[in-house]
Amino acid sequence: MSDTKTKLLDEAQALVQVRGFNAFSFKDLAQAVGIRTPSVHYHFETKSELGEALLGRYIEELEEQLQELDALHSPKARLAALIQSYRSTESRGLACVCGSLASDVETLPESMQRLVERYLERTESWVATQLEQGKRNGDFAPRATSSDLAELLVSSLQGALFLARARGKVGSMVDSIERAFWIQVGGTSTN
Amino acid sequence: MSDTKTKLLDEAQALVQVRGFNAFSFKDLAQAVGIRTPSVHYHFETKSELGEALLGRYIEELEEQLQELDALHSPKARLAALIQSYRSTESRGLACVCGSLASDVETLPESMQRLVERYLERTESWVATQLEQGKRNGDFAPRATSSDLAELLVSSLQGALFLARARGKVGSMVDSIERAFWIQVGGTSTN
DNA sequence: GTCTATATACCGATAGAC
DNA sequence: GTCTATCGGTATATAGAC
Repeated sequence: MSDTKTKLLDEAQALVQVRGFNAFSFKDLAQAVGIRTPSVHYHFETKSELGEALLGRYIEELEEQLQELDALHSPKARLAALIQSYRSTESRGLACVCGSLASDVETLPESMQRLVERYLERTESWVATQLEQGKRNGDFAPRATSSDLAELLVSSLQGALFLARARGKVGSMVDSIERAFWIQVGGTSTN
Repeated sequence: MSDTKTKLLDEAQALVQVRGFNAFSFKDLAQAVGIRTPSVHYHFETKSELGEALLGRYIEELEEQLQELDALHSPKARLAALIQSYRSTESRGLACVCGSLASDVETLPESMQRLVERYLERTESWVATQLEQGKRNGDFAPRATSSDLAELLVSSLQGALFLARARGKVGSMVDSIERAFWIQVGGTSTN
């Protein structure tokens, strides 16, 4: 992939995470990269195509991240590392790409909707898997189902990322959620 | 307030809850109400003014709702009723107005940003108050702080509303969150 | 690959008739 | 209060020179 194309995806991603898909233009993007507006169309014919490429890469990165996390030694360590990545996003004042796109979902082309859904499903099912493993090996002693807990964690993390910005509380909301979550999970995880 | 003005606010609110503030136009709004685009400007000079009026009314409705909930007999009943209102929003395939606006917050006029923040603060502090009352009177036996739990509940409800639409799971996410939440709260609330 | 110039459509907003 | 007509600006996208 050409250098310019990569820079366009990087800048487009940042714009999505700050302003949302409908609130940035090819002009914004071109200025950020240092080229003229029509030159963007050489790399991505339409805005939909740009969005699809952006999501394709974002999902690839998720898969790579989950593969790295799977190498950690315990379900608790794996979940903690995932939460840490949301904390990092929060501290930079950004939303998750797919959280941001989820709020605009009705206005997105169907191809992008499918990718957003895939990302969210993948994340939540991975979380549920970790919870199940922790329950089986005795690390966790949750009273709620793994499915309910996974939904609670993912919803609250996604919600926290944009509520934090709207409330000027960037840097503390993921902390609150993580504290409450470990208590909820129970077992030795609480140590 | 004139009938047309009320209808404009109603339709604008629905559009915000489905598409977001930046993704609907005065043309969309005028068509929904059955007037021409420039006639909207007679009622609201600018789109910002429309947004402020919308939020003003939405906050008023929140205050009325919380006043009604405060009349219920227990913290648990009050929180359950609040959660029920989010379930109702979810079932209609809508996001919370302020959840939707929170995701576009960087693009909103500052006057609107302040109102969104006020709404979210008010909701969360009300939730925290209920949790504190329940803890004091023995209904709840939470292991997390009321502040952390309030943040978890509000973030997860707001997150769930738009994740539900993006994932085609409208009608079950608030249920999951509520089940996990009552367990987390502990005490007799779990009965 | 990037440019200038342009097409077409839509945006929020205004003027002025009725 | 609502209309038609229109302004200036911006959106995505295309054509064609370099």
